[in-house]
Amino acid sequence: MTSTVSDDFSEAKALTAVPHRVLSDEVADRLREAIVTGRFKPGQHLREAEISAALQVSRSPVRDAFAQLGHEGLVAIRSHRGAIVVGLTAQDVEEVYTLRASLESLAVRLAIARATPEDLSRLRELANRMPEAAARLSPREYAELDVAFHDLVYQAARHDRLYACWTMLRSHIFRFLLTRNLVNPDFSEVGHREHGELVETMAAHDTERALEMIRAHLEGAYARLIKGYVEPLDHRGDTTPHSSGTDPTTDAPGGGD
Amino acid sequence: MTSTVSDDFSEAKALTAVPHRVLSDEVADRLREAIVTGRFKPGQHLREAEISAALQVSRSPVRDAFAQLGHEGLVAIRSHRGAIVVGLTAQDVEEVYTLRASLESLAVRLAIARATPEDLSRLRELANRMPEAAARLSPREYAELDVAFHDLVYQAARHDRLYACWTMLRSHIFRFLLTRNLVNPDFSEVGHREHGELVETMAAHDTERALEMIRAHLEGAYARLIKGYVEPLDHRGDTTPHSSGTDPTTDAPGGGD
DNA sequence: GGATGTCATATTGTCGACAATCCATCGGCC
DNA sequence: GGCCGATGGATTGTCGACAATATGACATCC
Repeated sequence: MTSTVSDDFSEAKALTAVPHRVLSDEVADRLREAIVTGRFKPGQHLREAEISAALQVSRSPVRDAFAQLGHEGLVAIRSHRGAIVVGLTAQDVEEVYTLRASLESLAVRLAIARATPEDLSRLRELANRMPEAAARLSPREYAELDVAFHDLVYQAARHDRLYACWTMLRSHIFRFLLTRNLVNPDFSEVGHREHGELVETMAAHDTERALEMIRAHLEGAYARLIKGYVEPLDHRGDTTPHSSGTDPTTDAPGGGD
Repeated sequence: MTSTVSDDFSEAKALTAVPHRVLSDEVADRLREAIVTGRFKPGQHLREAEISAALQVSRSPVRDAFAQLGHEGLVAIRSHRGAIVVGLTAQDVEEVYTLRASLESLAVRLAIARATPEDLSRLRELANRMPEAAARLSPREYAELDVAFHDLVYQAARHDRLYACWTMLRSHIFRFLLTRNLVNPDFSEVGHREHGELVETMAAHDTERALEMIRAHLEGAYARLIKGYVEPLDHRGDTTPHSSGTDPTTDAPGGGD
């Protein structure tokens, strides 16, 4: 049954499964990197043939990669019209952060109940490495540590569907952080201090306080993000076609009913 | 926002975009139908060649359909090992409902602020049609109306990413409702009454009360679901590989939240 | 001059074949 | 007899070619 594996490998529990990477995953990584770093600009049309020629692979993995990115919300896929890099409008930022506030509250609540000592020590380690990254003035590393910390909180919640929702937000958060840190690299902020405090509050099983902390943390991050935020690209207002029009099936994943 | 388009087509706003359906959408519909109605059992391995032969299409649209269903959480896709119909374990039900409670609270809050009169009237219509379906003793129609009502609440929230999260839950909810209604068709419940009351509370902009109502509504639905719930298939519990990793000593989520 | 119908082009959707990978079975070895 | 490595069959991942569709330009008509 299910317990047969865990019985025999109880001491190997710390091991994490090696991800089976296929070509489409690799392609998705390259594309994601190009989008979050801004090499692919919002509104840009990604052509399957172009990408497949540049990466020297067939169109199939490129197509699958587009589906993954569409799923993460980095590109909008419309039937017979391909993938378009989505924008960074103020509404997008607001959507991401309002949703994130809801999701991460649940994540913190669950993580307090379910996090293992290993989870907590890894969270502490990530929180401790942020000041180093700040000292090195590395916006990239700083953003990666920030996202990795929150990712671990979601993982500690042991809730696969919640984690899947977070996956749809994570790339956006990373893009926001990277964009902001590159434009205005203010590393002297309180972000990483709040991380450390949050871990200890979670470790102390103080749910009420932890929820208030994560709420304040995200609100602060949101405020820092929109402060002095200029639309990176507003000369074409149709970059977010789903904003005004009643078009609930932008990427048409559900389709149903 | 982007009101440029709506200026010229103000009278055409009532029109809804025609969905561009391709083969993979059709295939996904057939497969989804087979899964939610139980014709495809949990744990069953869906082979691309088999499906493509049965539906007389190529493997490509079947493959895309698998990706869609995997995205919705109806099947688990593992690299080089194909798609497996996911289970209906008690933990799955708990995951869906804890996440749903978070998402739908946000949806109701936003919908109160953003719902148009047309949204509200459509919600009223759906709520009113549920007693008719109950009178007809149609479990299928009853479940469809239930899901359609909540779907409209999410649409009224005007939050694309929130709606995308709901998409990952919707098929599960429908499957739960259908399974339960077919096994125990208790139509004399309070579900549809609560729908009507929720609409009016939302129309009155009473956010606090509406949030409490949706919380109670979902909690009641969850309780009705797990009451007398028998695991339809628990001889292979490895359908959720992430779950059994830790001890289930503290599987109660936030306690009495 | 503006709107409408037609057509060419570019791009995506679908197909069948080949290659890579996984799983089960079998055989050899200690 | 049980454990380990090799082999075969089945299944998915990738590829290149063809078909279907949306888009934009052009010509035509009012």
